[in-house]
Amino acid sequence: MEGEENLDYSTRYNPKEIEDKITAFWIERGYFFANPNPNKKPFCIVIPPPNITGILHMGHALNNTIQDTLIRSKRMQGYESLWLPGTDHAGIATQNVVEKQLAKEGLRKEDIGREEFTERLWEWTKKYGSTIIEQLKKLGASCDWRRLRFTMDEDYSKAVREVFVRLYNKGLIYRGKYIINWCPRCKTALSDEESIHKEIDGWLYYIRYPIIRAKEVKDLANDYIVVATTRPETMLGDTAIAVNPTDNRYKFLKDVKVILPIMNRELKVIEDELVDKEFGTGVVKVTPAHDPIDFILANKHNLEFINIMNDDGTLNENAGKFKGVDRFQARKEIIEVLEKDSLIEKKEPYWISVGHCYRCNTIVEPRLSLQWFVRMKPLAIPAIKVVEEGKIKFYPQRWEKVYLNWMYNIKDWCISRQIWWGHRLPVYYCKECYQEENSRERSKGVIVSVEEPKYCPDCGSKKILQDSDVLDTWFSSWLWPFATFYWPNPKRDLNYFYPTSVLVTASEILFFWVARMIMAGLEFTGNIPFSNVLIHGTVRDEKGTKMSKSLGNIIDPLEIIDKFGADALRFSLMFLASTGADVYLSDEKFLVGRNFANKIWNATRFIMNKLKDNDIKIEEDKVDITDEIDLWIIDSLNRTIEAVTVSLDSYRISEATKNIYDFFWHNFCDWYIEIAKLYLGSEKLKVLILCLINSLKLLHPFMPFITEKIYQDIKSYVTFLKDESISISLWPKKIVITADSDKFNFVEDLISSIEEIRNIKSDLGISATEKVKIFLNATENIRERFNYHKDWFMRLGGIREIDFVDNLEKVIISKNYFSLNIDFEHFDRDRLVKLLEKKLVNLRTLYEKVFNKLNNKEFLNNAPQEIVEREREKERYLSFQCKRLEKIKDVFK
RNA sequence: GGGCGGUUAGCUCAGUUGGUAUAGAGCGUUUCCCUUACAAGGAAGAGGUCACAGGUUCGAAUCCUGUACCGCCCACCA
Repeated sequence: MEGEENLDYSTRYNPKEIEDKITAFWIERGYFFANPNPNKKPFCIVIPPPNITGILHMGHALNNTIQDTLIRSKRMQGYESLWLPGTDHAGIATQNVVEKQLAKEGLRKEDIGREEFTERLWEWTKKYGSTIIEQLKKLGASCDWRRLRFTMDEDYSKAVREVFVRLYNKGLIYRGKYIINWCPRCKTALSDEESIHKEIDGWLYYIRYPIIRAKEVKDLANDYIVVATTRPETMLGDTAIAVNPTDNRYKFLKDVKVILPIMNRELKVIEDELVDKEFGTGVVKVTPAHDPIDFILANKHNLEFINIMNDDGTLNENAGKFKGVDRFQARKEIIEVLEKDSLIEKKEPYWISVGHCYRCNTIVEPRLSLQWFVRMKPLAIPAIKVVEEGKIKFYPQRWEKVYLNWMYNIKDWCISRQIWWGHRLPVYYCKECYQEENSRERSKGVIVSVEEPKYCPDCGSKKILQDSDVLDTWFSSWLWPFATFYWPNPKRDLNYFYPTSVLVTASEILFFWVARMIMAGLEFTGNIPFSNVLIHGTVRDEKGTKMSKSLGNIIDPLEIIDKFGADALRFSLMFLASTGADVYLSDEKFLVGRNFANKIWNATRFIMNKLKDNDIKIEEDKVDITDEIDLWIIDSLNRTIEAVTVSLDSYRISEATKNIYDFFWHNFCDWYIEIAKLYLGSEKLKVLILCLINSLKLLHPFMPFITEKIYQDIKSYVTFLKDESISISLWPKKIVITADSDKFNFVEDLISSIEEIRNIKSDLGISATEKVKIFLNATENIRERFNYHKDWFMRLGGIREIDFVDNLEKVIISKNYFSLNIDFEHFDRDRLVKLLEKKLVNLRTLYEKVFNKLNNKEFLNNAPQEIVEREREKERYLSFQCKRLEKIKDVFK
C-alpha cells in the first residue's frame, strides 16, 4: 500500500477501485487484532451476531457502523480496542431455509431423517453461513476476524450445556405441561417473545349452550345459556363454563346441567373472579387445553383437559367428526353446524389480538404441551438492581424504564423447541426407569448432564435416550458476551475484556437478548456483561414504513456501497441517525456522505498538488504559529477535536459527524483554504496539512476508506507521518498555541465584515463580481493589523480599493475593531434607503425587547448579574446601531 | 387495560443545566456565479406565532398540568 503513488486524482472521488484494496491491506496487516495488554485500557464490543441466514440490510449497516465508529475511535485513542465478531445459528430461521431447499427436491425433512437433515444444515452453514461476514468487511468493519465465533462452535455448545446443567441443578430449569405458544407451521413451541401480537379482523360469536333444568326438561332450543368466543373451534375441548361469583344473573346455573353442543358433553359450571361480568354475556366457555386463562381456571377448579389439536393445527380424534380438519376450516364448519341448529345467537365484528410466529408469521395456537422452562424471577432480581443502581446505563435513557417494566413483570421462559437445528437439550432419559411426569421435582430416570451419561444413575441401565428437543436460539445468544471468550474455561482474555464496554443494538431485541444477557452475565460470571447499552432506531423507508423484503421497500446497502461507496453509506447513516431515533431513508439521503467524501477528496487534491508543484515536503508536525489567520483556524480545529471527542464519548455520534463536517467544509474549505490561496508558501502549507491530517483522523472512524487512502498517498509529501495506517495512528490532540481571544476576535470581525459586504451588495443588486470601494476607519494600531490581511480581505470581499479615513460619517458596518462603509456613489440610492429601513425595523424591535427587559425591576432584581450586564451591553450596541443607520439614511435621502 | 415516546422550516431532524444581538443543520427551493480543489461546487436569500390551552418563572422550544393528533412496547381484550 505504501509508496503506491499517483493514482488518478480526478475531480471526482471514485471509491470503487479503492475500498477492496484497503480492506485487504487492513486484514493482511492484522491492525484489528486485540490482545490483553496490561499497559492499555481495554475497550470491547461484542457484535450482535447476525443470523447465518442473514444478508446485510440497512439495519445491519446502521448497527455495525455505529460499532465500528466507536471501536475505531477508541483504537486511535490508545485503548486495546476489540470488536469481537460472530454469527448466530438462528434455529428456526435456518431450518426453514434448508427445508425450503429440500422442498425443491420434493423432499420433507422427515423423509431424510434427523441425522441427514442436520448434515444438510451444516453443509448449508459452511457454504453460506459467512456471507454476511464478508459483507461486513465491505462495510469496513474493523473486527478482530481471528476471533470469529459461531453459536454452534464446539466449545460454545459446551458452555450452553454447562449453563443448562447449572440452572437445572439450582432448580431454575424445570419441565412441565403448560399452555405455550405453538406454531403449527414450524411445529414447535415458541417463547412469549417469539409470539408477536397483532390485531386482526375477526368475529365475536355468541353461542347458545343448551341447559337442562334438574326438575323439568324443557325444549332444548329455547333453554340455553349464551357464551361469547372468538375461537369457536376450541369449544370442542370445553370442559366447563364459568361465571363471576358476584354475578347474580347466573346463580341459577348451580341447579342445571349445561350441555356442550356438537359434542353433547355435560359441562361443569364454575365461579371465578377472573371472569369479567361486563364482557360478552358474562359467561365464559372454558377450554383448559387451549387457552392460558382457562388453563389457570382448570387447575384451580380441577377440570378435565381435552386436547383437540394435532401439532400441525388440524383437529384430532377428540374433535369427533372434525378430526383431520384444519383449525380455521373447522371454525367455519362448526359455525355452519351451529347456525343450522339455531345455536348462534349473533356475531359481532371484533378486533382480536392474536400471536403470530416471529419466523413465519403463522397464527400461533395456545397449546397444552410438555416443555422446558427457565424460572426467571430469581435471575431478574439482580438484573433489575444493576440497572437501578446505574451500573448499566441505557442510551437514550428512556429505555431503562422499558427494560425495568418488563423485568418487574417477567414470566418464565419456554426454552425447548421441537426442531432439529440447534443445541440439543443436555437431558437424557433412562429407557428402563423413566416415566413421564408433570412435576417440578426431578423425576427418576432423568439425567441432566454436560456430557452424555454412560448409564442411568437410578437403575444402572445403559439404555439412555437424549431428549429430542433443541434449545431456543436465544438460550445460546444470552451467553454471547462471555461464551465468546471460551467461558467457563478460565482465560485471560475474558478477565481482560469482560465486562465489555458497550452493547449496540436495536430496540426490537431488548427483551429477547439484552435483558437476558444481563441476567446470564450476572448469574454465570457474577458481573455485568456491559456497562452501556446503546439503542438505535429502526431503519424505515421515506414514508416511515419499516423496511422489509416482503414489502419490497428495502434499500440494499451493498447497492449504495456500489453506487456511492462505503464511506458515503456510513457517513450518511451516522449523520442522519440521531441517538435512538428511527432513520427514514431514500437513495438521495446518501448524497450527504457522497458529496462530503468528494469535498474531502478535492480539498486534499488541492493541497497535495500545491505541495507537488512547489516541491515541498512537510517534515515535521511542529509549527510555530503566529499568523492571526492560522491561529484562528487552529483554534477552530482544536474546538472541533474537543467537540468530536466529547460527542463520541457520550454516544452522540450524529453530533460528532456534524462537528467535523461543519469544521471541515465551512471553516476549513470555505474560509481558510480560500484565504490561504494567496499565501501558499511552506508556512501556510504546513498549517493546511496540519488541519487536513487532523481532520482525516477525526473522520477516520466514520469514513475509514477515503481517509486511509489519502493518508497513504499523502505520506510521500508529509514525511512526519510514520504510522503504517491511519487506523492505528493516534487520535488528534489539541495543538498548543499561544494566543488570546483578541486574535480570534479580530479575524471574526474581518470575516463577518466580508459577509456583511456581500450581503449589502446582493441587496442593492450589485453583482458579486463587481468590485467595490470601501472606506475604513480604525486606529493606527488596528490599521496596521488590518493591512496585514488586506489582500485576502479584498479578494474575498470583492473589494477594489480601500480608503483609510479618520472620520466616517456614513458608517454602515460597525465592528469591534473598526468600522467601514461601502462607496455607494454609483449605486441605487432608493434601494439603499429601503434596505436601511428594513434593517432599522429589525433593530428597533430588538432594541425594544431589550429596553423593556432592562426597565423591568423584577428582571434586574432576580436575574444573575452577568445576564443583566449582557443585556445592558446589547442595549448599548443596539441603540448605537440604530442611531448610525438613521444618520446614514438621512445622508442618502 | 398498563407503560413509554413524539409533535420545531416544504421534507428529515438537531437544539445537553431555562438566559449568548434575529431558534440551527441536511435536503428541497429562489437569485447570481463554470472566480483553475471541488457545479457532487461557491455567494446571497426566502421559509418558523417551536401542536394547542393553561401554569411556574424576571425570563420557557426547554420545567409542570391538561387537550388533540401520531407512534412504539407490554397485557390472562373469552
